[in-house]
Amino acid sequence: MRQSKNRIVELEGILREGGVRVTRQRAAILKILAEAEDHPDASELHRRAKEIDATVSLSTVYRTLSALEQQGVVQRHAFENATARFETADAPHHDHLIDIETGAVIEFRSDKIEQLQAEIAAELGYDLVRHRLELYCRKRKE
Amino acid sequence: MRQSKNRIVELEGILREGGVRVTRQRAAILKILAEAEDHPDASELHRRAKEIDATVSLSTVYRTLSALEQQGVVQRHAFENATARFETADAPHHDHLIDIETGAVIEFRSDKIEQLQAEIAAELGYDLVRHRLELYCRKRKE
DNA sequence: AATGCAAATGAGAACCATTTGCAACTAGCT
DNA sequence: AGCTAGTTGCAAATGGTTCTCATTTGCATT
Ligand SMILES: [Mn+2]
Ligand SMILES: [Mn+2]
Ligand SMILES: [Zn+2]
Ligand SMILES: [Zn+2]
Repeated sequence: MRQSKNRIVELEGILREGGVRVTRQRAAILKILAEAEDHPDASELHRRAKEIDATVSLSTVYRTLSALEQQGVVQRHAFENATARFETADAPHHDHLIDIETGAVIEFRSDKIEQLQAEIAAELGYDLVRHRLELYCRKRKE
Repeated sequence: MRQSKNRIVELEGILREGGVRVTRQRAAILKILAEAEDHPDASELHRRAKEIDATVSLSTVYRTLSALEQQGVVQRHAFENATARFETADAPHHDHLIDIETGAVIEFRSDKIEQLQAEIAAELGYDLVRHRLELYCRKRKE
């Protein structure tokens, strides 16, 4: 996928601009993140990154994820009693539906809900900075 | 407050029916929970419960909270990077706005949002079982 | 190409909220 | 009062994540 390759180069640029060095390990982690279509946790990212560069340690995965999160390149999710999961922050904002039977994570977006949230915050005298919306569901029967 | 007293007796009844013994320690924790107007965490509940019964241990606070949660009497919240917070589940459903500067927790309810969530789940082929909606906000300036 | 140095790394220890094992206790029933 | 399964306090374990530190490495500069 040359799309993904460009994206990786772009991400590396963002890091360099932020004064963050692009090491072998970070390159591996970035590639894995850019290619991921799911919401892997740290140890799954570690497992995948090791296939590219066997020296990547779990510590570095965590450290890199934190760095990327601060750069705004990666987003961290803490779903109900589960380890933290990550995804690149390039897609437009969306929220998540979690299948409580399979653990599958489905993305969705509702402009109406987004707007309502801002309105509610405003009514209470607040500015909405960020929010967390997760739907825990069961697949409809029949 | 005799209201609160009745509520406590009621809660104890629910427990007994569920085959859960109402011990000295649990009575203390229940009373604290029933009186709480905020969203305390386990160690804060422990601190308060000890004023009623100094023998209450933190383990028992945790064990009791888990039991109460399973009985549906207590609700657990895991707000952004913070310890778990608890509240009795007697009030009608509501969601929370968290002041990211002070940590204050404000309750709100929007029937529109509640309905939209169910609709979104349905569109995706799911039944909404429960959800989590948290607004992280900053007090409006001026 | 060699140098210098701050940033980054791997390994393992530390952290810390929460859970658990166990021996001593006790609520609730006869 | 006595029985017994549920409950307790304590201490130790757990497990995801962060931190420490000696060593390595990226990269700007000669
Ligand atoms: Mn997503
Ligand atoms: Mn509440
Ligand atoms: Zn959203
Ligand atoms: Zn709600």
